[in-house]
Amino acid sequence: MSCTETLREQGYRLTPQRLMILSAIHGSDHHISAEEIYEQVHAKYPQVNISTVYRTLELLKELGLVTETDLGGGKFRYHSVEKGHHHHLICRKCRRIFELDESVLLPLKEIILREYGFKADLSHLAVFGNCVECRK
Amino acid sequence: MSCTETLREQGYRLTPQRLMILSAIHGSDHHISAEEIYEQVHAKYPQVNISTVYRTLELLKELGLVTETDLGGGKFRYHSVEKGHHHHLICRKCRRIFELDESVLLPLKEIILREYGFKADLSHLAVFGNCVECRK
DNA sequence: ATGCTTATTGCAACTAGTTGCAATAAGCAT
DNA sequence: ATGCTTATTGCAACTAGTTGCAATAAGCAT
Repeated sequence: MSCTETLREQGYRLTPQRLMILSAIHGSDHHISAEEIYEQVHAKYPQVNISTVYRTLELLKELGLVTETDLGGGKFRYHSVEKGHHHHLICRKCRRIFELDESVLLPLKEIILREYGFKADLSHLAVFGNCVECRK
Repeated sequence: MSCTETLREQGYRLTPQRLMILSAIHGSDHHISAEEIYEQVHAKYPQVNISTVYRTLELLKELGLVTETDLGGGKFRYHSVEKGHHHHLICRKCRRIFELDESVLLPLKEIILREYGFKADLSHLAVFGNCVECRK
């Protein structure tokens, strides 16, 4: 099911703002920031406000269509869930980012569910620490 | 080794501001916010600026003396590392917070170290999701 | 105890993100 | 196609946190 279908199905309105924000996120091949989304949308439709971008991102997060990740650098980055789950290891020293395989987290998710009855949402985890190089 | 000893050993100066911020963190039995620390310090020493609080917190984080956690609610909360490691499961619906045992995360840490050579800093993890009650 | 170096501070101006509210427009019923 | 309801938007004012820079003071050498 596409994002627009999910929105409509849940009773949310398909405004041009929302459609443009969605297409900015889907069109981006990297993790896009709210500011970058705003610039793209604003270029086509100048009166759109940044608060609409933030509100839409919050809605998309709630519906599980988009993930928000703190990759460092002072702003959150957003990513379409459709494009697949992945996680990040972020080195505090050199700031480099490594991808972490999904499979590594599945056992943890299961333990938390079994022992706490808690359905953990680890859809886009960012783990800070020190990488091989910087530990030498 | 105490926090003040660590600071001095690393060549940082022991200013009254830093000592008061440390004592506010140590004196707190819960996870204290920057604003709460500021209020306590400001009460005794009114010209202290909030930016000094943030800068000191950043330093203490870097030295591994204090952990910063996003427990929801729009502000970070701070906690002395000395008081022991623990983690949180935060329900997105009811906002309740459950403590997660350290042991659950150790296998994950080991896998990340073995497979990626990455020393993950999972000293104070916050995992969002849905709790038993809210999943019914 | 005094002077000197330089880390640290307070200040002011900034950035990312949030919120209340009146105006607008999506999308349903007719 | 038109009107109506109410979710959504834009705006302005806000909050949490950050940054550059000149003034200050910690703590070392004398």
